[in-house]
Amino acid sequence: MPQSKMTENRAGDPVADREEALPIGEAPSWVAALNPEQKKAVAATEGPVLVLAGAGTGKTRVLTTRLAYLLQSGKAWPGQILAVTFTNKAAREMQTRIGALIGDAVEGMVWLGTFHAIGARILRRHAELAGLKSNFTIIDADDQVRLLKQLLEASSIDSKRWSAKLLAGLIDDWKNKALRPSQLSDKQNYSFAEGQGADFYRQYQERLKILNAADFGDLLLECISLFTAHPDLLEDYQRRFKYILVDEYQDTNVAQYLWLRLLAQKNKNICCVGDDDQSIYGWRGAEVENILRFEKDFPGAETVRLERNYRSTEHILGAASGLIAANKDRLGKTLWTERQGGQKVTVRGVWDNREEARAICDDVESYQHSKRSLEDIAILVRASHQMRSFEERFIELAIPYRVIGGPRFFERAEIRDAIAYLRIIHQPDDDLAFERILNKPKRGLGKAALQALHKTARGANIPLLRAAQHLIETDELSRAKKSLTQFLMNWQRWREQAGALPHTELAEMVLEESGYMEMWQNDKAADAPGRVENLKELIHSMDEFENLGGFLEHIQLVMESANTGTGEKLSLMTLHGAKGLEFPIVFLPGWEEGLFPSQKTMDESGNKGLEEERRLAYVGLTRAKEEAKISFVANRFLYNQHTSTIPSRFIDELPVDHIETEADPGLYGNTGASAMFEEGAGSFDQEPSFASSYNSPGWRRLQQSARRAPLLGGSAQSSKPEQAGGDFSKGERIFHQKFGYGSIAHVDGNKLTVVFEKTGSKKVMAAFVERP
DNA sequence: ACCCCCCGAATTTTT
DNA sequence: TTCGGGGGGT
Repeated sequence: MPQSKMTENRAGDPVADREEALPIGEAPSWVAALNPEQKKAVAATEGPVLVLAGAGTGKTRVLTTRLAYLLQSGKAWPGQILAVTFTNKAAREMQTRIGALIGDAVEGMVWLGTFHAIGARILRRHAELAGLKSNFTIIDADDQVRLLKQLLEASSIDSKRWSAKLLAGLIDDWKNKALRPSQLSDKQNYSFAEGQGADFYRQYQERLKILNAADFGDLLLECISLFTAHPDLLEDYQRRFKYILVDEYQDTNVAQYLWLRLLAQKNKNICCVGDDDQSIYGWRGAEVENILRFEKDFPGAETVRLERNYRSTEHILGAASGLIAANKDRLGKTLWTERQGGQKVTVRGVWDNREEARAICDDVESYQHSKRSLEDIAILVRASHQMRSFEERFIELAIPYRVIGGPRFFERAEIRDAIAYLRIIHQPDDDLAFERILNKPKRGLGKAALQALHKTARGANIPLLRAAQHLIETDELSRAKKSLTQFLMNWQRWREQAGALPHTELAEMVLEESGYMEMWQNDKAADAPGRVENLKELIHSMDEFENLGGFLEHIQLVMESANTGTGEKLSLMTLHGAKGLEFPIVFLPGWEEGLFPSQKTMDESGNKGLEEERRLAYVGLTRAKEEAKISFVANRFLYNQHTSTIPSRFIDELPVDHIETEADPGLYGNTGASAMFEEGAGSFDQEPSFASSYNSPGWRRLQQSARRAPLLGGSAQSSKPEQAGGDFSKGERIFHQKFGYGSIAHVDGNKLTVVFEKTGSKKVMAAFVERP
């Protein structure tokens, strides 16, 4: 953090103010309150603008102010602004905050929403041009996989080798890249079942049309097709959207990029806000390149950098900036803050994950004693399995906590079933919904009946429900006939009532009359009462919507969990889940090679993956306002397996000046720690040059703290790593706390390959073995 | 139609 | 270890 820059900026404020004066006569106070760069981002309304908004630089504020300014200055009507976000949460927040600035006029901002919500809206308006009806169903990943499974079953594909899930992932990828079946490369086509990728993709799309359904990718892709096939229609939207605003631009995928580019082509008033350093969704199709390329894509674009951070202390920012500097592919920003001093970022090594949870909870308790609210504290993990040891400890100590981003309400089986009932009423072609509930509760309509239905449906090329109507006229079904007739009569009645009855009452009626509610009420399983509650909650939640269609659109697009209860709680979540949030105190456990950065990511995406992991670390650190506490363990128990680990290379990348460790800071050096697992022979053979890593500062810290751990927590973990490494030789007999006696087969720096007497060959750190 | 056993996998997640 | 899916048996 260059000091000079801070002083310069502070001293320069008045000047900057004059220079950046808005071309508005009577700038409202909410514009005047912005800093110079923020003002620039608000005032540059014409032409393409890229706002590079670092973490904690007041991004949302700029976004909302810009929108309010466009409206307030009369440059656009609410209906002429397209404002897209990624999440519903972000859309909602923007809506509220603009409302606070401009009042009721925000109601007219009908084009504020997620990419998918807006895409769906456009697509419904012109559904027939895309071969759909306007009440088409939006299917989620679960339905998608079920549909693909059917397609695969109908073919002679080895479903073990080529799973529906795999195919669903590929199709998603392709759609994210805006590729149609005919546009797949050979390689892509061959990535599924020896060249049948495109074929299944095509079949899948055909099925969707028959089901009158679209998946999430289609919401954008079909729009793009629509726009390209009907230039008049595109022009209509281009004219309508005088100004376009995009949040989290670093998260856009190719399809979203193309969609935006089409819409922005005419007026070119597109403002994208984002931070390349916070791009953490590459694995689901986001292309950082979109933001890196902005100035090329939109010639004459103006770039505004927001670099003044209002969130974190100097040390937190310094640590984060130092870390992210190791990335090559970035536009580059230098965050600065006036908040000097504060605590350094701490780095702590402990023996294992239980010890880690214990140590962090000890800290949490002392914060509690010093009257800190639990609301101020968050623990951010890389992978959700890390949460377990924390939860166990929270429960032990009765620390109230909430898990953010846990299992979601609308993904529970009973909720999905209930929704399937409503879907089939709303949209009778929805075979997926029909199949889902046909035999729930059990009505003797099992495999055989379904097979007959499928046969008829396929023969006549009609949806299952219509097939059922035909089938009950014939004698093809024996036992099932009565039951199916009954079901269809119910359905008929519900459908008639759908027009007459309020949708909440309809839902209640359907769940009662179908016997679905009863099924759970009679269920003896421990979780059955909870499910009944959930169903009631579902009906209750429908109240907010105008009609069934509105409700279904909401739940299909806004799958979100009811937020958890009241009272002060500590937050536990993944790093991904923490994006956009901030907390005074942030714990960052699990900074170990293999876990963070994740081995899997690095294997799959190489250096690109590593950079994304590093950005994730950056996101984690920059969530903290006052204190950030990193930790790592020497032994992680996962899947009931013991794994020796070494500290994350990210720890070595933190600038010494901003961190505090148990080790002598003078030991700080150069080494990159590398992945090190004791299982299987594979892992290090592929990784050369380990020899230096036992000199790694992180490693020395680890040794120190591992030795100290029993003193700290009082949990004598019965281990005393003694040797620093290096001095073992091949053939020597050694003892390891966990694995017992063995002989050394290979020495690689401080890593030993040991053939244990009981467990066979493993790789272990030299520090954890002793001479007997 | 249901149940049980075996096998394999096991990040991140929005819409 | 725990979960889920698939296959096979009753």
